[in-house]
Parts: sequence; structure tokens; C-alpha cells
Amino acid sequence: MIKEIKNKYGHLFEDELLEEINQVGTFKEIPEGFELIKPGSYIKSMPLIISGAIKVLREDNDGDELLLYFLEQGDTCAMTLSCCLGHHKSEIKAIAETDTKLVMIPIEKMEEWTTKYKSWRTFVFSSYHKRLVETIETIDSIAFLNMDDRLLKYLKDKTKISHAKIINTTHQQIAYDLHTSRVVISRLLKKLEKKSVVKLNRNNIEVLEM
Amino acid sequence: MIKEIKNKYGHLFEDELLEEINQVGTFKEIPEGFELIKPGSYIKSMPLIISGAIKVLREDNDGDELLLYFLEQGDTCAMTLSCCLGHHKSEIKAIAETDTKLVMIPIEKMEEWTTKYKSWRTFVFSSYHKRLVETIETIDSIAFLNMDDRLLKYLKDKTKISHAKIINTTHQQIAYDLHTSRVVISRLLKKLEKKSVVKLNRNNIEVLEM
DNA sequence: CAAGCTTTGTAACAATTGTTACTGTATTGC
DNA sequence: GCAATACAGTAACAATTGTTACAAAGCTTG
Repeated sequence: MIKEIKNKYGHLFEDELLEEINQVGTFKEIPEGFELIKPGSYIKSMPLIISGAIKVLREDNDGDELLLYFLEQGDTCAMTLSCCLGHHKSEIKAIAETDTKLVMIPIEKMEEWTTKYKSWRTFVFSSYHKRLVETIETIDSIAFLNMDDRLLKYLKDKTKISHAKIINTTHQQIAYDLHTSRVVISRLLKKLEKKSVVKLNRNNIEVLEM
Repeated sequence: MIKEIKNKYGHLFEDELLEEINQVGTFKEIPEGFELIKPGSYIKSMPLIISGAIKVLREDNDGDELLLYFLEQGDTCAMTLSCCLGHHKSEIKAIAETDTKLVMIPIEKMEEWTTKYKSWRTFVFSSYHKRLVETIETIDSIAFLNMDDRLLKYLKDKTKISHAKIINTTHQQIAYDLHTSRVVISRLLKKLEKKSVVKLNRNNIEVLEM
């Protein structure tokens, strides 16, 4: 494990902290589609992402969903952080977007490391900042963009996250993520295909233009 | 100043920290409508709010606005926090919603106090958590509610923040905050008046039902 | 108090998004 | 291979929200 942690987090943390992470952390490999966090649940450890990607969603009482942002290598989940520290319930849902490798850190270490390591404090604060900024950018999309531009941004984000031009998903799944209906997505995707921005197939979308 | 700080923050901070805040902080009285933070500006100090309320808005490149949340006594601005720590530009705009009293803390103290005081760390983390949760609740409103319910929520929030049944504002101003047009707000307010939820006057709205 | 500005009311219409319904075509499981 | 299921295409229509235009009422200032 130590090699992968050093590789992804070596530039952020001092050796002593890396060693501690190696000792107390649990290495996990998560398959695509696995639900890491359920809304309303309590969280006992926080993830440091080594590789892959995690999709973070908001879910309301009626089961309506909305994609908030993706987490990648070097990221951690700010909601988990604050849930750990404040002992709050989870406000969100997290699902592995691709096969993902991560290290789980027990929450007891959080407070300890925050006192002990400046690099840890910087990491935690910068994670909060990134998440707050990304959440606000999500607000930008919903508030200021029409559905066609939101869809385009969604497709771009997906290709970026998976490092591939082809997105394996259904129109229904996109509709869930953007909180709209399947028919609307199909309609808009067809428009994009006519403009040669995408090529549509069953269960996948090829993004041609960026 | 010490008395007001002790009054509002005494239960959060230890005496030693309160004394430091008293020494390095600058007490300020801000009139309603004053613009505290402009988008794109750099920030050199962070506010601890003693009394009053501050409106935090997102503004996009076209000058389109959207209300994110209100800050009250006991709150601080998480965006300011992370801008201070990470030396980022402001992503938001902040305007005094009512006459407001606050204490400005120079950013140099931030890192120092984070190492020195557990209560300060807890405060900073809990501020981040609160703001993240409120930002996500704003997403809930935009994504899951129709404009009539968003308006109702807006009116409720305003009365709560100002501790008054009468909201002094124009339809145009509400339209800016909710990022819609004046005509839409007038139309929906009229509907609410017909349902005896509000009473409309020039430059003010009386909220009857909660 | 008259002119000019701000604020609100309202109608008519346009654009966007959501809904229902039905079709055809892949894929899966027996 | 065949029935069941999942996925996608499309039309027709409804609901919501946005836009334009204009009128009326209230406030401000000379």
C-alpha cells in the first residue's frame, strides 16, 4: 500500500504522516457502481482516493436525485470529513463511478492529525474549499444554464473523469443525475447528434467534439 | 468590545482566545446595504458576526445573481476562510442585509489559532460544515422546488433573519436574489396575496401566514 | 402641483421543460 | 428461438417560466 499512497499523496504529506496512514489506513478496492455512502447514515471513517472516481449525489425525501460533483485521486469527501468531526448524519449519497482504489482512515485519527501535522490541516482545509467551490459551480449550472448546456457540461465532466471519449450509460441514468426526465435527455441528445457533437449508441454515447 | 464578543462567542471559545480576539480584532459597524465582499477581490481578514445579518450571493460573468444563504451572529464566512488560507480570489459577493456589527480578524492569526486552540479548530470546521450544508440546501431549492415554493422559502428566510413580519424590498430585488424576472415575482406574489399568505404594499411585503 | 422616476399590475405571447403514450429495436433469460 | 425486459425515438400536449409591452399608482424634486 505504502507505494501507492506515496505516489499519490507524497507531495502533500510529510513522511511521518504517510507512515501513519500506512499503519492505520485500510486499503480498499471498490467496484464500479458500489454505494459507498447512503444518505442518513453515520460515517466512521474517511476515504483518501488513490485512483478511480466517485460520484457524489444529493437525494431528497422523495428519492429525487441530483449530481453534485465527482471526486478523483488526491480528493477526499468533505461531507464525510465534517460528518466525522461533527458527528452529523450524511447529507449525501456516494457511488463509485469507476473501479476505485482508496484508503479508509478511522475518524479518531482526524483530530489527532489536525493538531499534529500542518500538511494534514492544509489538506483538510483545501478539501473543504474545493468542495465548496464545486458545489457553488453546480449551483451555477442549475441556476444559470439551460438543460442543453447542463447536459453538455455533464458529458464533458464524464469524459474527463473516465479519461475516455465513450460514456457507458443510459439516457435514464443521465436524467437521474441532472434531475429531469428521460424523454428530455433523449430529445437533447438527438439535437447534439444532429450537430455532430455526439454519436449515440445503445448504452453508450461517444463524445466527438469538445 | 470584549463584552459583546464574550456575549456571542463566550460559549464557543476559551478565555485566552477571547482575549486574543479582543486584542487583534477590529470592531466594525456596517450599515444595511454595504457591500462587504466583491467577487474577484482578495480578502485580508475574516469577519466574526456579532449581530445583524449578511446576505451571500453568487454572481456569474454576465452579472446574473443568485442568493446563496444568510449569515447571522455566531457565523463566519467560510468562503473568506478558505480564501484566506488558500489565498484564492473571492467567488462570491456579500452585502449587509441589516445593520451589522462584526469583528475583523487578520488572516495571520488564522493559522496560528488553528494550531493553538482546539475550540478555534472546531469553530472553523463547523463553519465549513454549516456553509456546505446550506449551499446544498440552496441546491435543493433550485433543483427540486418550483418558483412559487422557492419564493415562499425566501420570504420565510427573510422574516427569520430580520426578526420581522414585514419585508422591506421590491419585487425586482427578490427577482435578482432568486434569479428570475420581476414579472414572475409580481405574478406569484399576487397569487400568495389571494391566498392570504402575504399582504402587498409599495416597497414592502407583510408575511401573514407561516 | 407638475414632471419625472420608481414600483407594481396585467395581458399576451414565446420558450423551455415536463408528461404521457406508443413505437421499434436490442438484449437477456429461459 | 422466443418471450420478457430494457432502452431509445418520437409526437402531442401540459405546465412552468421568461419576455415584451403598456398602464396605473405612488413617491420625489424642483
